Amino acid sequence: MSAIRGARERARTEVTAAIKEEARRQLADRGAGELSLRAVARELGMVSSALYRYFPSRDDLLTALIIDAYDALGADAEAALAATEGSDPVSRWTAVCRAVRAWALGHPHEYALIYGSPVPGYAAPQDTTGPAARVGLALIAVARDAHAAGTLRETSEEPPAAVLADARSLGERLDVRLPPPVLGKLVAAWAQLFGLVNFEVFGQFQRVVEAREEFFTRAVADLARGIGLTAPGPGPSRP
Amino acid sequence: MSAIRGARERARTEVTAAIKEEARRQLADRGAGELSLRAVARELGMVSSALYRYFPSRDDLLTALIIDAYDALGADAEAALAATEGSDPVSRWTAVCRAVRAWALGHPHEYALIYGSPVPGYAAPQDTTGPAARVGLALIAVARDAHAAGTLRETSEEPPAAVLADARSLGERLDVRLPPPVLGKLVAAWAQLFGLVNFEVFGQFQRVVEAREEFFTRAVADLARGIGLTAPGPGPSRP
DNA sequence: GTCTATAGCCAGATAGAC
DNA sequence: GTCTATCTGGCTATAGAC
Repeated sequence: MSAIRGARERARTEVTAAIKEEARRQLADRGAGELSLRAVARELGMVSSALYRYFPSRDDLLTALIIDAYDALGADAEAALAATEGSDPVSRWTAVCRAVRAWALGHPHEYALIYGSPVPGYAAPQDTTGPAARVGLALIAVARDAHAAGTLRETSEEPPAAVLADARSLGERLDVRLPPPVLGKLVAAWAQLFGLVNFEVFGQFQRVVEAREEFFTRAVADLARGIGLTAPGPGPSRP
Repeated sequence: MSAIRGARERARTEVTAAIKEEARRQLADRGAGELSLRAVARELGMVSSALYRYFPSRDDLLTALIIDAYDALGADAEAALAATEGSDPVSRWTAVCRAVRAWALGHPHEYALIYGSPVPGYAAPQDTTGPAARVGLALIAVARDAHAAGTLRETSEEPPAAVLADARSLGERLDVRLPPPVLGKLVAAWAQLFGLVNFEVFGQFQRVVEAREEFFTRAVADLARGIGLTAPGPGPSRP
């Protein structure tokens, strides 16, 4: 009997995966707002009502796709972080950023789902916040490790008090021991990273930037230096 | 007869404006992908087929909205530029950026239309590129004026050759005389600015950044300094 | 879990009268 | 320019048989 249940559960997860896969495929053609259960069912050779056994509504399917996207992106970012353990902070930062960019370019529609315009009429449930934080946490980890290793240059200028307070509270909430001014800069760099990725994925760089990989790598390395991460190599950044 | 034609044309532009206005209102509820001519007509007390006298298709209406949005945002950015003529470059840069942010926060759905995910199945026609460039040109103007006034600090590090080539070609195309390394940094800062605005408008800063205005102002001032713009005031940024 | 059938909607676009 | 009417398609979601 447990063997039967095992088989049933296996079948269920397989169909669930197939539905999500087809739905992801359709994101490309239609966009998140027009994601249609019927169309997914049609393509899968099922009838639309059968899908409701797997996802109680269209929004639930959308939520599953969003969580999957955040998790896939987060996993790649974390892999880049782990793969560069021991390297200098700027290289690690750049590696994480490049992983984000690579995933975004490889999955533009899923990327749009999580970092593009919010889907109208769809409110993200609480379940998405955990996966959504993974990239940010990977970036923070770079700075945290650098701080622990003493390769983090402290910034001379203090941010405004309100910004400092936000950074302090964020640091406490995440239990990360970093100077609040650094954490503040990190949050800004996090948003700016996605500005670069957005513009490339969404086509704003057309006829403006052609050497996109080099451009991006350079830009995020500058971001890293702005935070206070330091790189060894041919001469310090401030002679 | 010319009076009649004048009246007719006036009526036509008035109806056209009413259609666009209602369409903008609906962007908020439905999103760009779901913008519906029928719904617009219904709300205006017209019948759907009547709209086709004003916009030959749904996509044409969308194009008009996109151009209007780029123009409205661009006009605000240019106004900020003009209002700060003579001020120091960092203040001017910050003013233009703040104008962008203010417009985006005031018109989130129109903002999403132009800087969010591309509308699926919609290809932006060539007409949008001119208006789309206005914000970027305003930012460039800040640096150009600073360069002319000698308040632009040249960067010490050269970008990679390919990035330099892009910057050079962009500078020629826009006929702007700025050191290519600066222009390269400017393009990156342009994208990064919209990363900050995106995260705020699209809700990514929820539970992360509360003092948003101070945070933003600080971040874009840092961007300006990264480009080489200098501000007078209490101590230089590099003592 | 899957099926048929159905309810109750919505859309873009066109034809032709007035 | 606006109307009615129509074509041709789409959709979410549920009920109830098997």
